[in-house]
Amino acid sequence: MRAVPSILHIDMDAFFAAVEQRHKPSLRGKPVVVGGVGLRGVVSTASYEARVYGIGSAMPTAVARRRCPNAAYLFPRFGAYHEVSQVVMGLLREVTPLVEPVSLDEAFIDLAAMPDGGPGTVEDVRALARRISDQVEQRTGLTASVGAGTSKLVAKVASDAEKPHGCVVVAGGSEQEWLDPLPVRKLWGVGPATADRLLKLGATTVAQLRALSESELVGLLGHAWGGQLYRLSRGQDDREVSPDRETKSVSVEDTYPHDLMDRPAIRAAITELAERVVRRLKESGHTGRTVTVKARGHDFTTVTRSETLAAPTDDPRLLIPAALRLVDGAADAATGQMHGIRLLGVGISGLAEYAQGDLIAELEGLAAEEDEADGEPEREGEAAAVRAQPDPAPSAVPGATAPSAVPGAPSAVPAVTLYGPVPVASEGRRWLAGKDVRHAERGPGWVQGAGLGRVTVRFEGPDTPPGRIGTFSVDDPALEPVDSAEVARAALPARAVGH
DNA sequence: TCTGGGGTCCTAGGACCC
DNA sequence: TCTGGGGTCCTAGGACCC
Repeated sequence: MRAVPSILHIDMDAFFAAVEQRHKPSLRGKPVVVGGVGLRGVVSTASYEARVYGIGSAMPTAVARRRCPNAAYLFPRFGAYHEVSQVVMGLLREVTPLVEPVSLDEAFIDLAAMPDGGPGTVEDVRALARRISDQVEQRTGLTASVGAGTSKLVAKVASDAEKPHGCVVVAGGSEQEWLDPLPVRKLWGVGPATADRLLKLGATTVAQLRALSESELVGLLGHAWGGQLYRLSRGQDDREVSPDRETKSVSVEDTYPHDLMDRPAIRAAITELAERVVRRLKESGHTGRTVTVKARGHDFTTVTRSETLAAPTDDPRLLIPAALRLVDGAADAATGQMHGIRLLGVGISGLAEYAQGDLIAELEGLAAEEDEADGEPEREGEAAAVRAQPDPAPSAVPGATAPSAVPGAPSAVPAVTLYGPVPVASEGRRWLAGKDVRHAERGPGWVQGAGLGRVTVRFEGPDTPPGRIGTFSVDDPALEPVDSAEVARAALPARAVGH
């Protein structure tokens, strides 16, 4: 545990509303509410003038309008918020290289990572925190609240303590004393459900929470969270400020102003959402393996259904059908087969950096279809047959053979490119995926073969147990047969790749 | 009052493998 | 021959945050 409170949390005050007020002087000093303005909208941010009327985040806009009809109700302009956010984050990066943005309006920074080692005393920290706060105001015209502590938890709670425009520094050694009188709800991660459970054990303040034993908390809240809260209530928090956290999932969802009442409307909506999420996935430079569909019924019953593909992909021709396979079951479960759907969503997780693995996912996806079609049982150690489909353009795969590049192939004729070491069928059931596929990147086992007609590739991958050989075939009667021997020969040395 | 949209992390059970 | 335990993956749901 560090002695100097060198972790800072910077939190912009009523950020979205403040940006709007800066943008439009006529809104200054007036109640401003930013959020969904439609029938089913909720408040994202209320200006301090609006909070006086009891308006707060996550409140239905309809309620807010009743409480303060004269406020300005504005739809969020994320582009504008993003720009201001960049200015703030840039400023913080001038102070220290260790900046962890939490959201558009919030970040942790670690002063101990400053080139000169950072401030050595509480007073130095206080002076620097004030200077940062002043600079934010100068450069953006907006105010921020700053908290400083020896841990993320304390810094976060401190920034919230004197909002707006607060600056609270909690000296090393005084954390526990400072936290004790606070309601448990102030601790980061304690929401309504946890607070309720703690209340049953008689704990409403941090001091009372601290009187509980670790085993009591674990019994109440589960292993991870119980233990964590036991330590947090003592000001013990060794989480680092980490600048580049990986994205774990991408998702898109819509609440519809009027419930969707029939299957065609639901399927059309899910297709549109899936297209959007794939676009976002590609923009982020990722591929993903698991598709999740979310549905919420008229009575707010919310369910998810998910499916994991064999390998990460960003191909809409695999992802959209996956979403469509899931949506009927999800919608039925959310509505009890009656009434409408108020929300639909599509998410993709199991992300990987974009790699050529998506092509293999494509092949696997097609294999799954043929499985259903012919019902042919797979033999031990043998992969599913793969049927080429119209238009499987390999697109941006590095080194992929585009359909048009296959000599003599009509443009509508599919070409299939196999990369090696091609994932090996696991017990004949499915392709090894994800991490295994990454072994396929370049190297002596790299296989590329374009197949027209029936192409059967026998191969062994780096992880193939002795004696297990996968078989891969592409079958389309409309195509000319090609010699598969070359592909097969190229595939076999793949065995050496993994050593 | 009637509940957004984007995320993260955790739990628990079942399948499967060794 | 019968039974066991641990690890990993997948799915579904829930709590929480901004």
